[in-house]
Amino acid sequence: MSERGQRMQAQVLAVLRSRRLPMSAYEVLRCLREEHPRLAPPTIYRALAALTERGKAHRLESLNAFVACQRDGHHDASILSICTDCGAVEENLSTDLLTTLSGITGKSGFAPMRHVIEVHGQCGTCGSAEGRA
Amino acid sequence: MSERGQRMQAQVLAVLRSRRLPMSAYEVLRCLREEHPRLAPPTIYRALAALTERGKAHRLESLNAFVACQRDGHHDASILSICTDCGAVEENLSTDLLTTLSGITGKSGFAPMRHVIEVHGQCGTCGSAEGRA
DNA sequence: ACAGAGATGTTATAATATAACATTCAATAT
DNA sequence: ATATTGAATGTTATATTATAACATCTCTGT
Repeated sequence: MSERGQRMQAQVLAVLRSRRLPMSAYEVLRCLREEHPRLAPPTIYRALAALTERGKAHRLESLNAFVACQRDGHHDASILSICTDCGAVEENLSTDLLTTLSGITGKSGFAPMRHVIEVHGQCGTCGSAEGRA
Repeated sequence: MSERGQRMQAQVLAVLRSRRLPMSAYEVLRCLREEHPRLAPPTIYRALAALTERGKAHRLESLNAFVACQRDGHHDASILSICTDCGAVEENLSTDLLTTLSGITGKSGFAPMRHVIEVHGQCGTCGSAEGRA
């Protein structure tokens, strides 16, 4: 992996971290085009793939979007809670849940390799705000 | 909901059931175009949305594809196991897992409304086949 | 310096999804 | 009967997401 590629990944990650909300690949692209006017989608998708692979960012499959990892260093699957009101994403980890899930899917001999766990709902902040309204 | 719309949904569901594998909206569209040459994407997407809403089909968020429901009548979230070798999807239900998941995400006051649980791996059949190879 | 391998840039296009508006249909009030 | 109206559907066009294919660059070892 060359210096330039790492720089691209770092820049994409910086953009993701600068926002609390999930961003589509094209939103990241629009941000970085201010600095690199000729940037093209494959560059962004490659950086995002590398970051996702390294656990520095996560892909939200149900939104076709990406967020920076909030629990740097873990290598398990995350549980991603997505607020349908404000869009904020919270990340949780649970080895127990993954074990339970593997037990359920494994009954038929299925061997899990990758878990996608996303929960849509209302975050605590939006819930409280609504309660007061 | 008019008669014609129900007929469209029934035809889409029949196509999904006629295959054991997930299909993209456009694959469904290609199948139905043999019979309805002027069929357009919004019609398919609307039928798929209605079927998904009614629990007759499920959307695989991590594949942008759809399958017919294998456990007709349930209203809980499904656990969908997707074989990375043969593409087959297995559907499991677990109220316990959903309760655990709600407990984890709810610690911060998050109120879950919709769960997306998809597991990629190797199904029992493909695992056995590989073992014999 | 040069060759080879792998990463990156670039062009083009494929695949997925929906906005916006026109049309049809069925129910019902007159 | 027929005009009205509201919802579902059909239709056109386009937006959004993603990747194939190939050119170029950069690093490494000799």
